[in-house]
This record gives sequence, C-alpha cells and structure tokens, in this order.
Amino acid sequence: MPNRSAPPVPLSRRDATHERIVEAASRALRHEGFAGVGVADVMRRAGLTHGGFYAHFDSREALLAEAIARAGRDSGAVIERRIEAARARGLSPLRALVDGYLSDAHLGATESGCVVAALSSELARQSAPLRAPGAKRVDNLIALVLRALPDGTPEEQGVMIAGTLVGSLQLARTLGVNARGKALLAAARSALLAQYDTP
Amino acid sequence: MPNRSAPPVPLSRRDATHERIVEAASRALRHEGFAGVGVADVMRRAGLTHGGFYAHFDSREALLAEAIARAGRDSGAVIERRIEAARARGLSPLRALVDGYLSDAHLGATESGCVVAALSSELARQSAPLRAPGAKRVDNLIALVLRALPDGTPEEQGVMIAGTLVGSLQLARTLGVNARGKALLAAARSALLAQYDTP
DNA sequence: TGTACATCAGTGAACGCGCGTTCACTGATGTAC
DNA sequence: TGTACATCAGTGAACGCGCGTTCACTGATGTAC
Repeated sequence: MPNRSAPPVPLSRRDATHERIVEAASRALRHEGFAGVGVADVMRRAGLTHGGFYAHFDSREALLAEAIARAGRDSGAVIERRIEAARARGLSPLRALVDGYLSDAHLGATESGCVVAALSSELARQSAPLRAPGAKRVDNLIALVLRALPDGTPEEQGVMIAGTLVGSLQLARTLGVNARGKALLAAARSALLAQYDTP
Repeated sequence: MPNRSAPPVPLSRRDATHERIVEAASRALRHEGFAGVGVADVMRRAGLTHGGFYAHFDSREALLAEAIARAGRDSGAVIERRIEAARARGLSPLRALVDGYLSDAHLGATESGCVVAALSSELARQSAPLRAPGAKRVDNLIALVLRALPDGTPEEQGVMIAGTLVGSLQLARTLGVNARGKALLAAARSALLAQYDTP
C-alpha cells in the first residue's frame, strides 16, 4: 500500500490535472453560466488540449456537476471564514455577512463569488444530476445565514434573508457593474441591516 | 390614410404574425431561458416555418430584446392588477403582492411568470441591447413594490423587498416544484409578512 | 545499475449534429384600368 | 365588374460554424528482472 497517511496527501499527476480542470470549470461556470462552459475552452484554461477530457469525465454534464459542488464549497468557505472572523473580533457576524455578500467587490467578481447567485435562474432548468448539487448549495447558504443570526432565530428568518441576499445581488448585477448596480446594492444593504442589526 | 382611428386598431396580417412570434418567444424565454429560444422552435410554436423569421427580425437577438420587454409588460400588468384589486377591496396590497409572487402557482408557472425571476442570473451576462430591457424590468418591479407599500416608505425598503421576492422564488425553484420548494416559499412568505404586514 | 517492456496521461485530427442565417421560389392579397 | 399585374408573407432547401464526442497515436513514467 502506498504511503497515504501523511497530510497533505500528495496528489497523483492525474488527480492534480483533474482538480485543475474542475477549478477552471467552476470559475468559467460562475462567470459565463452554463452556456459559457465549453469542453475545449475549459481544457485550454487548464493548460491542456480538449482530446484528453474524456479520460477525466464521462461527459460535459459530469464536469458541470463537479464544478457546481466545487464552486459551492469554495464560496461557502469564504463566507464562513468572514462570519467567524467577525465573531472572533466581537463584531456582528450578520453585518459581516451582509457587507461581504452585498459588497461592490462581489457585484463584479462573479467568477469567484457565490455560485447560487451566479446560476440560480439557470439551475432550476438543469437535469436532476445538476440540480442536486445546486439544491445542496441552497441549503448550505441558508444554514450559513442562520449561523450569523442570534441563537434561537426562527428558520423562516434565515430563509428570507438568504433570499434577500441572492435576489438583491442579482438585481444589482442586472443593472450592471456601475453606479446603478452599486446604488441598488447599497440600498439593500442598508435596509437589511436597519432591520436586523440594530444595536 | 387608412382608418386607424377606431380602437382596437386592427392589426395587419404581418403585425399579427409578428405579435404571435414575440408572444411565443416570451413564453419560451421564461420557461427555458436564453438557450431554449431557438429560431426554428419559436417559429414552429407560432405556427410558421423558420424561413420567414428574418422578414420579421434582424436577428435572433432582436427577437430576444422584444421578448424580454413583452414578457416584462405582461407579467408586470398581472402583478399590478392584483395589487389594485386588493386595494379596491380594502385589503392589504403588500399581502396581495407577496402572496401572489411567492405562491405555489408562480413557483411552477415559469413561462407566464415574472421575467426578472426567470432570467436574472442570465440577464447580467447578455449584451447591452438585451440588458437594457432587463434593467427596465428591474426598475419596474421595484416601483411596483413601492406602490404596494404605505406612502412615504423609504425606497430602500422597496429595493430590499423586491430582492427578497426575486431571490426567494429562485431559491425555491432551485429546490424544485415539490414539497421542498413549496416549504421554502412558505417560510419566506411568512417571514416577509410578519415583518412588513403586521396589522 | 541498466535494459526492455507495459502502462498511462495527454495530443490532435476527424465525426456528426444542431442552430442561426440566407435565398430562390410560391401562393395569396391588393391595385390599376 | 373583370382582367392583368405588382407586391407581399411565408416556404423549404442549403450554408457554414461551433461544439460535444471519439479514436488512433505519442511521449513520459513506472516496473520487472
């Protein structure tokens, strides 16, 4: 048996390549949507040619499923760290969540941002194997919001705030990465915090 | 000059056909997203063959722009009528808006529902000629929400509630037209009304 | 340690299909006299 | 009112391009002895 005990486990060349492809796809997917994830294009971004693709994935759809899960884990971890950092410093975790999620940076940085906001209207139309990881990310987002709220807050509240975060970011992105989009974001941020984060 | 005075103005055969194509596209667009609006498919739904398409539109994109505007006017009118009907009967217009927008019917009926919710994550990626009518529909939705709120409500509040409506519907649709999606919708509805529609 | 061979990751050409777009043509509607 | 002609809406075949997928091949890595 090969030495697999010491963390971090060194990835085989094959696994490292696989990771690179999924990573490239997860960024392209958030930036361009499902239509923007072409097999040849993703392989090029990963520094490969398209021919080798099917040695790593059964189909384009299999890549998409992995990419959604990967994007969700990555962006979820970013949000979680932000919440925990605020709590550790005695600051309001909800304010940290809202200010981060509805920030001007998140407005523009689609490719590294929340996958639910990046894909939601498209996700509902995908086949079951793609909707499943999407639904998981929705549950995860709601859980994250609840973790930023005071203990004992009813779950309904978390659902609603998750909806507000996703919806407001999307409305702002529809207006554009410009003054109009930023103004919408600022309005939503201010109304949300006035409602839920009054000292 | 032909008789154009008496309303309703009778449409020429050409104009009536044009309308039918746009109508078919506006439903397909909301149901299937941008990728689902194929020229041949839309023409078939309108009872025509694809060859005649370019006698009506410069390009597929020109059709999409008209379809967005059309879908927005149609679904906006439905919401507006609902609000006005509630007001006329002395009922809460906000409750009418929320109960209608976050209803189980709207969860499933994508093709006749709100175009902003149906397309938002895709709209942000489209070319300027398509984003423009999309942005207009966002402004319109916020205006509608404000009309359902008491006079003097700060605009921020309307922005945030519009975001909540769109986001919650999308999260629910990602979970699916099933018990999970309906439960999410019910939670958002209840939290929203508890917050803004207490007697 | 060195050689011969097997395995494996990745290459690049080629395929078939769907879709937006073009275009010569047809049958129906409208107009001139 | 009737005939001849022009205009117009819609048809259907064909095009070119992009993209997912396949496959025979190559060069590198690892293994047996």
